[in-house]
Amino acid sequence: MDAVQDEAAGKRARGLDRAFEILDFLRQKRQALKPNEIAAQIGAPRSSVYELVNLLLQHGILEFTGGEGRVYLGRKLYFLGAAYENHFDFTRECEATLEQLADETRETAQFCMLDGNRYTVVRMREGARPFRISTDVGQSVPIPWTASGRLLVAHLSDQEILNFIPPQDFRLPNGEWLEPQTFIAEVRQAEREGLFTFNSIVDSFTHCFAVPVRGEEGHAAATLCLVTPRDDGIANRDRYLDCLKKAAAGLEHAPARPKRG
Amino acid sequence: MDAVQDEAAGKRARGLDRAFEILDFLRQKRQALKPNEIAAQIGAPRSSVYELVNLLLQHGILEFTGGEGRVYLGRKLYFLGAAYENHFDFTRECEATLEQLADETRETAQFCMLDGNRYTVVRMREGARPFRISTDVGQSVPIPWTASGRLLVAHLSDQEILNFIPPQDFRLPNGEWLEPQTFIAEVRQAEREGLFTFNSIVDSFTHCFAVPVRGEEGHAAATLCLVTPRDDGIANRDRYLDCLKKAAAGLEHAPARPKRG
DNA sequence: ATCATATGTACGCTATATTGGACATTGATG
DNA sequence: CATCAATGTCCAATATAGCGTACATATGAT
Repeated sequence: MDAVQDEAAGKRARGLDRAFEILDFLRQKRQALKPNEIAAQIGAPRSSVYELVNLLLQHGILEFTGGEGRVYLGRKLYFLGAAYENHFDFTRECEATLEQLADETRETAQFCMLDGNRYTVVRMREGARPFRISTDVGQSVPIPWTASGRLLVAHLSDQEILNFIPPQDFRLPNGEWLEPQTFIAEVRQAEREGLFTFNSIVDSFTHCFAVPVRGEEGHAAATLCLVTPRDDGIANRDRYLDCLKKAAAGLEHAPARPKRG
Repeated sequence: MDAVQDEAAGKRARGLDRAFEILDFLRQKRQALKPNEIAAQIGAPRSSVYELVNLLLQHGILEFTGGEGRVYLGRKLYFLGAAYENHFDFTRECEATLEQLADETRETAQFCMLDGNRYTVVRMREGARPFRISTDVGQSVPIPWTASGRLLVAHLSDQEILNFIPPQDFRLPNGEWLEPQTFIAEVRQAEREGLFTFNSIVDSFTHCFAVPVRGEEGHAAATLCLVTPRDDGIANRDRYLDCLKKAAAGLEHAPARPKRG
C-alpha cells in the first residue's frame, strides 16, 4: 500500500524490486552499464546484481550492448511496451494534437504523465522558432519542479500528496526548498482553475503552461503543456491557454482508454 | 543458457520468472485478465500469482483496467520500451523503408525479429490493394511457420537450432509435422541464397518473401518481408526480391545499433 | 615489485519468498 | 435450500534466493 518499505535498513531486498530498480536505473542513465557499475551506483550487493542481470538477460529483458559486458534494456521490454501502447491507444491522436499545437503557437508542445511518483515528458513537438526550446523525453523529474505536476496530483488529498511525493523532490534544482504547503496551495489553485502556468523553476528564461487531459475517472491522466520564452508566453497567455484547452478537449476521449473496451 | 528449466516438475518457481511469464501471457492474450484467470491459464499457484500481481501493480508494471480487478500491462513498461526504442533507434528508418516497399510493390511489407525463441512482426505496412493482406503485429509465432524464421536462426549450428526452437513449434497450424531436418535444410538453403520464399504455411492463398537485415555481428538481426497473393508473388518474384534486397541494404546501418555509440 | 582498483565467479548461511491449503464471499443452478 | 464454481485473503512450512565473503584475474599507478 505505502512506498515506505525500503527505508528500513538491513533488510534483504526482494528480487523483483531489485530487478525493476535496475531497469529504472538503466533508463535514467540512458546508456549501457556493467553489472558492477550498476551495483555500485544503486547501492546493491554485487552478487545479487550479477545474479539478477543474468536472469534478466535470459529473459531478453536486458541485452548485452556496448561491449565489455555492458548491458542495457532489452528487446522484450520494447515488445511489452508496444503491447501497452497498442492497448491504450493514445499515441496517434496525441501526435496529431501536439503537431497542431506546435503549428498554432510555434512553441514547444509536450504531452506529460506521471511515471510512478515522478513526472515525465512522454511526447514532445518542438516549435518552429529560430531558437527552439526542448527537453529530454522520457526522463523522470520531480513533480514539484513542473507546472504539470500541480495538475497531475490534484485528485489526491493533501496528506496523500505528501505521502506520494518523495520529500527530497521539494528541493528545487537551484537548491531552494519549496515548502510543501506552498506546493499544495498551488495544486488546489490549479485544480480550481483547470490550468497552471508559471515561470519555469528549472531555468530562467521559459514560461510554462499546463492543462489537464482528464481520463475516465475524471482526474488528470495526463497534461498538455507549452514551454515558451517568458516574453512570448506572457504576451500570448490567453491565446495559448485557449489552444491548449481545445487540444485537451480533443484528446479527452483517447488516453488511458482501452482500444476495444 | 537453455530454456529447459521449467520442465522439471515439483520445483518452486522463482518470482522473477513467474513475473515475466505473467507479462508475456498478458501480451499474448492482448487483454486484461483477473489474477485468478492468469493463475489458472498459466498453471501457477493462485497465491503466488496474487502476490506477484500486487507487486507488479505497485511498480506500475501492471495496471488495473477493464474493471472487476482485471489487470494488464502497465505504463512503466511503455516507458522502458520507449527507452529501448530510443537507444536502438531503428524505428524511424524502418518505417520509411516499409512505406517505400509498400509503395513500390503495392504488397504488404513487414519488419520482423525474434522474440526470444519465437518470431514476431515488429512493424507492418499494408499494401495498396483492394483486398489487403495483414497480420497481427506483436504476436509471437513459431519460427518454423514463417519464411523469416529460416533466416533468423541461420547463424546457429544445427544442434543449436534444435535446442533453440521449442519442439512443439514444428507442429504446423494445419496439424502436420514439419521434420526438423527438413527445416534445417531450408535454413541452410536460405543462408546460402540470402533469402527465402515459399507459399505460406499458415494459409492457402499467400506467398511470402523474406530477406535478412544483418546486424553488427553479420547475422540476420531482423528480416524484411513481403506477403502477397500467390499469383502476384510468383509473377513478380524477381522484381520483389530486388526491392527487398535494396531496402534491406538501406537498413543495414540502422537496426540494433546504439544511437550515439 | 607492490599496491590499489575494477571486474567477474563461487559458495555457504539464513532470512524469507513461494506455495498449498484453509477460509470467506458471491452468484449461479438445480 | 443445498451445491458448486469463481474469486480473493490469510497463514504456516520449508525450499531457496539474496547476501556476505573469499577468490581469481586484469590493469594501472607508485
